[in-house]
Amino acid sequence: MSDTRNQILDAAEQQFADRGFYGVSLANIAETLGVTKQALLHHFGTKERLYGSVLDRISKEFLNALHAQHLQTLEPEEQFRSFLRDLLGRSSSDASRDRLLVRELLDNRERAAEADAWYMRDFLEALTRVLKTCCGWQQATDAEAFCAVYQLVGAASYYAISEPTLTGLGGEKGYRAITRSFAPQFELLIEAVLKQQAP
Amino acid sequence: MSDTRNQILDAAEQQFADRGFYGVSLANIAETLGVTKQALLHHFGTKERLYGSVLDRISKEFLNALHAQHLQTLEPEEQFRSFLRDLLGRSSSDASRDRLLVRELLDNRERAAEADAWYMRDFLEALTRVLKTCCGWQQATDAEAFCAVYQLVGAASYYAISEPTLTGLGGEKGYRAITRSFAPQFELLIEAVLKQQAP
DNA sequence: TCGATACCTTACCCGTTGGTAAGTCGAGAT
DNA sequence: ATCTCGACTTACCAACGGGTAAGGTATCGA
Repeated sequence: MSDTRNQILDAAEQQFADRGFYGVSLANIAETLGVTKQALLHHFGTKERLYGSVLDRISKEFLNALHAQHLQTLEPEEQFRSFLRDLLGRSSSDASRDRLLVRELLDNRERAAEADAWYMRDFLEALTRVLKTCCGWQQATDAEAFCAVYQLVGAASYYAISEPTLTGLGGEKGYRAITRSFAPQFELLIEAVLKQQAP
Repeated sequence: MSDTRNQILDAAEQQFADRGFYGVSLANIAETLGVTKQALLHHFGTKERLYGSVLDRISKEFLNALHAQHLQTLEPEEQFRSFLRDLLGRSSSDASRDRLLVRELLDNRERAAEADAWYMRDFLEALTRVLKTCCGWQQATDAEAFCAVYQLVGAASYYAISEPTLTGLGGEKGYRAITRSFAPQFELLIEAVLKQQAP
């Protein structure tokens, strides 16, 4: 992987997360990198493909995180727990990825015709497979397990993208209050799913 | 309220929900109405103000729904329950409002500097006040109650905007599976909040 | 040394963008 | 009958959008 290529993806990811696909121009991204927009077009061909590459990279990073060495040695339950804990941690410290993810969720229904499949599919299905090897979930249908996974990942994302609004509405004090209450609540949600109480 | 004015707001709301602020052009909205874009500019001055007017109208509709006659006669607990149930019902049947709401949540951090306050503030605070009159919540801080309200409303929104993706990923069967499981789960969430188990 | 290839630039194109200026047109009031 | 005002329209604009064409330059294998 080229160095500039990754730098372009970094800048693009940040800006797409902040302003959405239509809110960002190629010239805008290029400017922050000190290159011309044709450098981007050289690497990615079109704006759509650049956007797709950003999503691809994120998808792969999610999959890599799930297949990370330190998780593979664990029991499925603990693997599931540990991964989602990490996920929430990453979302809290840097919400830009979640903003992009949710934007894509919104835009997907327009772009769905063009794209063959949703870019998060592989990751979500992999996590679903982990859940289905957990005790108490072997009998569940794929759809049930998928729903549970989707809702957990969604809860973390929604929490992450709410930070600026909650800070703006409740002040820092209000935001800290929700932060304190959300992490343990998320743990409860995970446990509820693992104990098959939720679906 | 003029008739065309409301028609413009209708079309704008739909399109902003579908493609976001930057994804929609004034000419685009005008075309669907069979007028020129200058008609929109005549009524609203700028694109930003048109967008703001759309949000204002939604905010007022939320407040009206909360202050509806049939809710006022109920006990606070049942009022809270009943309103959120209705909210989920409206979100399920027409998700466009929720898409706009979530988009605004994402864009808000950029627009926050310009807008004096978030457009959903009044509504969320009104609902928070209802919760605070419920048994078991009188002692809670404003922030705690607000967080609980925010998470409930957020859960309904996130569910609503997920429909196309879930249908795309799991097929109609998968989507129906989550639909069946979500409504009762949402009820449990409401009850958990009312019983002060959650925060 | 030569050619090819990857990487990037300058120059240019044209449709679209939000917005302005200046009218048109009909209804109501005086 | 005229004046006014709100609700539009046509005509226009400068800036910006993504994208193309063509050229320069460094690297590298033959």
